[in-house]
Amino acid sequence: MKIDPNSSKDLSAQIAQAIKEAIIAGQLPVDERLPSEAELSEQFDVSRPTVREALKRLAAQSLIRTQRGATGGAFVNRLSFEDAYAQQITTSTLLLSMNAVSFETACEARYALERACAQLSSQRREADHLATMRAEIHRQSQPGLSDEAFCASDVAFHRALVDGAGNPVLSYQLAGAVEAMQPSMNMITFSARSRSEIIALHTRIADAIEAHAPDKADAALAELQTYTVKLANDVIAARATKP
Amino acid sequence: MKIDPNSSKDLSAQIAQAIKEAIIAGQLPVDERLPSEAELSEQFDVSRPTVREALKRLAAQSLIRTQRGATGGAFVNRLSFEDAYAQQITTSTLLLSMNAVSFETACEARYALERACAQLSSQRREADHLATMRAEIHRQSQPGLSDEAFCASDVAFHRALVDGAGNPVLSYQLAGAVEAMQPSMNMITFSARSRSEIIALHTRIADAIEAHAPDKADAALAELQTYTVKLANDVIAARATKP
DNA sequence: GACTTTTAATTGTCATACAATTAAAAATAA
DNA sequence: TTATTTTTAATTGTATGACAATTAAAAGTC
Repeated sequence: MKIDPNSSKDLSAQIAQAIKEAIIAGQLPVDERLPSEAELSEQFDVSRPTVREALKRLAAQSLIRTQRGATGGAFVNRLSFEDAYAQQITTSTLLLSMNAVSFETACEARYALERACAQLSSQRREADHLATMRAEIHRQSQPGLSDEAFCASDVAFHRALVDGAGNPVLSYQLAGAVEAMQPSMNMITFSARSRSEIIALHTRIADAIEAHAPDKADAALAELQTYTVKLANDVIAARATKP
Repeated sequence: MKIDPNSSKDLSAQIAQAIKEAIIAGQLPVDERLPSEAELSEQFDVSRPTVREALKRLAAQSLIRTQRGATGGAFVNRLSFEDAYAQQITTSTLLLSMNAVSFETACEARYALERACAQLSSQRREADHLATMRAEIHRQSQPGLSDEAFCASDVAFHRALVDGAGNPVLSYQLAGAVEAMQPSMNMITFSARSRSEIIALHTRIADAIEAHAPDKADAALAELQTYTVKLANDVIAARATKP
């Protein structure tokens, strides 16, 4: 691992890049301890603060974890699905909010992915996924529920649907798409009328999944997508006329 | 924005978190300049190196960019789709390699997403996506092509298919799934026999997209998935018997 | 042998200094 | 005046050295 002191990039960025590549290439296996900060500064011929900046860059990406104390140090971190979810969610959230992605586009992506999952989910879903979906539907029909809680329950419902596919890679991919839309969804006020409509569709989806009927699940999801976009457009239209 | 000096977490992690939340909440708009490092260290009552470690954490996530000089500083970065791709790819790659995700699981996720895209792509595809797909098919049938180049062309083909859906959010999501599988795909040796089989399927896909026939595209993709998994299993079986 | 204390290694934080970069301001020349 | 050059000031990048906090192992003690 070498760095170029005359490069235009920061030394800490170069060092982080070098270590990152070593991790990706598998040269540094999971739980391997990196040399101490003092040793790294000697190896790369830079100061300790520079090394530390590099390590913090890696820590920010969950590539390493650090521990203090005698046997401490920086260790290659096993990237967990949980860590990956979190990163995926912030990245997707910022992507949507900073790039003027329309609600419709985000919604289309989300439901395209979700319909792909529903196929698998109707084959494989297990009792607990179905139970979660039913429980969330029940929660959604409680009268006093706030809009935020309704949205959160909505996310949980769709999460169970996706997890039912039994493919962690799909779950991870979709977590971003679903949760990144939360801010937009929270802007929608869900009237009693719209809630009952959504609950009806959720019930149809759960029924279809339970009956191992992918086509019915697909149709219900398509309707839900159309309905969600319509609700959002109504909100946008209402704001435009009376700001 | 406040931090807790008695928290178990590093000061730099807390500061990074606080700024990150402000960015996500939209309190710090794109291209806004953060206070200088000296000012931040006063505000948070920490030293400059600590502030710098926090800023490097944010830079590693493409949340800010820094500039030297008189009018320099740290600026809130507009997270581009390109930056997001890159993050998505490394995260997905590490997720697969570090968590013993089977080739089959990864492949299933990839094709589930890709088939979802193909639906949209067959409705919307424009001339240039189709042209790219045809060009890559042509490249793949060149005799002297190395396995790496064949794989790269394969990625380009699927990329065009996905981009044909005209939904940047989908393209971003899938970039990870497709490119993260590159390392696994590169382990497969593509015989002349398997290449021609793949090329035939690619041609069927391109034809279906051109003819606006989502069902045919879906069927061809399903076959391609089955065939890819079979190829991979053959490689694994061959390694097991003769290591 | 079990418990306590000491020690050494390591990361976390701080203070300070200087180098490198850059845009604006000031000075100079045409 | 205008164009060019020089100076200046602000800012990030890097280095050095020091000390605090943490932790496991080693040494000591009962």
